Formats: sequence, C-alpha cells, structure tokens
Amino acid sequence: MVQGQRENPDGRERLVRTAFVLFADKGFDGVTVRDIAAASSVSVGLINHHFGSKDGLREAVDEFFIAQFEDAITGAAPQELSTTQDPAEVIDAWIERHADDWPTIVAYFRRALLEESDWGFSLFQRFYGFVQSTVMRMDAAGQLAPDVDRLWLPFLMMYLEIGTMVFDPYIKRVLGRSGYDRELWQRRHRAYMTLIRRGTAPRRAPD
Amino acid sequence: MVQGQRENPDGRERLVRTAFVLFADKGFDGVTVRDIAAASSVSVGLINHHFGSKDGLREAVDEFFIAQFEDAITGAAPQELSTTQDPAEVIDAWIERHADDWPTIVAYFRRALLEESDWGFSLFQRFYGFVQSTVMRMDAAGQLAPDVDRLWLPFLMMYLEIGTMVFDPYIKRVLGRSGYDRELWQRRHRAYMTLIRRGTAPRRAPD
DNA sequence: TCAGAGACTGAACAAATGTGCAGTATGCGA
DNA sequence: TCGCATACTGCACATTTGTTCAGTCTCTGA
Repeated sequence: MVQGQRENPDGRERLVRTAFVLFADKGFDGVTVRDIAAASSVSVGLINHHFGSKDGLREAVDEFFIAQFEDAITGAAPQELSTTQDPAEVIDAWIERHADDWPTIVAYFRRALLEESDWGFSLFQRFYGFVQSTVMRMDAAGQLAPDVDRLWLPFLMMYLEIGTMVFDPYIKRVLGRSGYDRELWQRRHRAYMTLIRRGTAPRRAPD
Repeated sequence: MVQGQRENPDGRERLVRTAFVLFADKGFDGVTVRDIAAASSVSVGLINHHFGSKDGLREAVDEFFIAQFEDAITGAAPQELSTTQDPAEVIDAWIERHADDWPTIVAYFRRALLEESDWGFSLFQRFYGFVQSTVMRMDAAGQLAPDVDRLWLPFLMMYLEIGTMVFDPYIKRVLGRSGYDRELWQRRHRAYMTLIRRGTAPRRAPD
C-alpha cells in the first residue's frame, strides 16, 4: 500500500469511486474501460494493473457499494417498524445525511437486481433476512393477526421497500418530484405504516 | 406483405419471436445480431433488411411484447380487487392459460422497467393508470378508510404487483419454486388481499 | 548512492459486433 | 413470358472494446 508516484496519486481509489457512479448510471456494459479511465484521469492500463480486468474492477466496486449500502441502511429502517413511537425526526435526519449518495446507491442497487447475478441474489437474501427478522419481532410483540401469512408477508414488505427505491425515477416523472423529498417521504412512511397495520378498509367493513 | 420466397419463410416473424425470448433472457446488450439470426435460422443481413438496425428490431419486439402483455393481464387483475367474490377459479384458469408465455413476458417486463428507458416509463405509467382506476373503484365502493393516503396507495399497490413479477427469479432461489406455482400463487393472492384490506394487526390492536 | 518494487502510461493487438452491399431466388402483375 | 418488387443470403468493412506489454517515473530500503 505504498504510493509510488507523485503526480496523479490515488488512482486505484479514484477508479473505484468513478466506476461506481458510472456503473450505477449506465450499467456495467454501458461503460467502457476508456470511459472510466478518462473520468478518473488515469490511463486505461491502470485498470488492468490494479484489478486484472474490467470484471476485477467490478468486484472491487461491488464491495465498495456493499459498504456504502450497509452504512446507509444501518440505523434507518429497523426502528420504523419495531417501535410505535413517531420516527419522524429519525427519518428526517437520515434523509438529510444521505441526500447526496443515496441516489447513486439506489441506482447501483437496481442494476445489481436487474443482472440477476449471484451477488445480486446475495443482496436480495440479505435484505430478506433483514425484513424477516422485523416480521418475527412484530409477531413476537403480538402485532400480527393469527391468519396473516407468515411466508408471504416478508416478501410483500420487501416489495414495498424495494419498489420505493427502485422505481423512484418513475415516481419523479409521474409526480414531478422524488419520493425521497421530505414531505413526500414522510407521507409515504405514514401510508406504508398504515397499510401494514390496518390495511385500507374502513374500521367497519361495509360488506 | 407478400412472401417472396419458398424455403425459410416468415423470417420476420421468427426474428421477432426469437429476439423476444433472447432479450428477455439475456437483455438487449447481452444478445448479438448473430445470436438472434442463428436462433431464427436466418442470415444476419435479414435483420437490417426488415428492421433497419438492431434498435429497429428492438422496437418491433417491444410492440410484440406490449401485445402479449396486455393480452395476458386483460381479464386477470381487475376482478381481483373490485369484487368480493372468491376469484380462485379465475386465477387458476389464468395460470393454466399463461403457464408457457408468462415467464418470458415477466422477464421482458422486468428488463423494461429496470432499464429506466423511455418506453419502460410509458409501461410504468400504463400500469399506474391501471392500478389507479382500481383504487378509485374501491374508493367509490366505500372500501377505503377516509384517512388512507390516496396519493401513495396506488404506488404501494403497484410495488406489490410489480415486485412479484420482477423478483420472481429470487423467489425461486429462496423458496425453491416460482411464486407463480399454483399453490404459492394462490397463497400470495390471499396474503395480498388480506394485507390490502385489513393489514397485519389483530382486530383489537394491542397498543 | 544504487537497486528494486510498484504505480502509471499509452501504443498496439485481437476479438467481437453492428452495418452495408452486391448478388440470388421467388412470386406477382402486366 | 418478361420485369419488378421483395425476401433473403453471406461476405467484407469499420468501429468498438478489453487486454497486453514494454517502458517511464518515483519512492523506499539497503
């Protein structure tokens, strides 16, 4: 880990960070090694020098993404469902903190899922385990009706979470603003909580 | 629209159908014109002859997909929510009917949405209008509690629907079988309906 | 001060891929 | 029967793209 040059240092790290943004934006196949090198202000050869191949770079970027992703969701989602107290400030602070990096993280996440690769699956599984433990906690706390399907509920909740992330670009085009905008996001959170808890029917079902 | 050859006829249609399957399986960039031509048992040149370019072929395949998709969902989803009667047989029949083509349709749909292209957006919008009208019908029928967020509900319902389609490959790897398998699909439908109607909390909320 | 290790460069190479085009075959209308 | 439109073929071409490698530069340790 010794830097062996004066000008143009930290090529390796710049490559990873730049490739992360480019992959998220255009996808792995949509970016050439020349694009990455140029955007990183290094030569093409440096990619293979550090990572062996373009695929090697991808692995490094994947690891970088995992770190970013876990860092972002840690301390964000768990409280939303397990406690009953109003988490408005928690969410506000979270949005504030990740306003810059979140869009890129989400975009990369989308690509990972789309590619249906092994590591996209492991990401899905990680998320699944996360939601499942939330459901088990709800169950233990007596917050689940006995006839709720314990198999499907985690998946349905995942769909709600992931959908919000993955389809935000479309939300933006339909509503004119991102679902992560403060007011919209607060509303979404309430709508989400209400749906999970009480559904949509009036207290006294009409039928 | 005149066939001008004897052997190897209907090249155009075979190209579209073959490309549809290949695009769904490997994505647009993951398939070469030579792959498509070979799988269609035609020459490479025929693609540009009929469609001008690979992109032209994609447009034709997109149209083909839209037709397939609309044909498949028409008469499937609307009844699920608007009526209270048990739609088990309807769904059963639907699964039976589309057992062969549905996986490919879903795979293609998934790519279209996740690629964030213009036409993926128009697909999203179409779906949105579809779900929104369902919600409005529910509302008119008095099936929505007054404090339900009318803005977010259609999106959340979309996420539930789309998630099932888009993440089916992962479901397959987590549960060992497709979410569209009969028994699993029936259960999913019940779980979905229950969640939308009543949520997950017991009748008497514990808090 | 010298040698080596490692970061870095950039031209050259080979493979892959979309497209163009000249040529062939066949059915239809005149 | 002739001519034209059109489906179709397949080779050739230009471009793109990932990879290789010989060579340069700079820091570190002996």
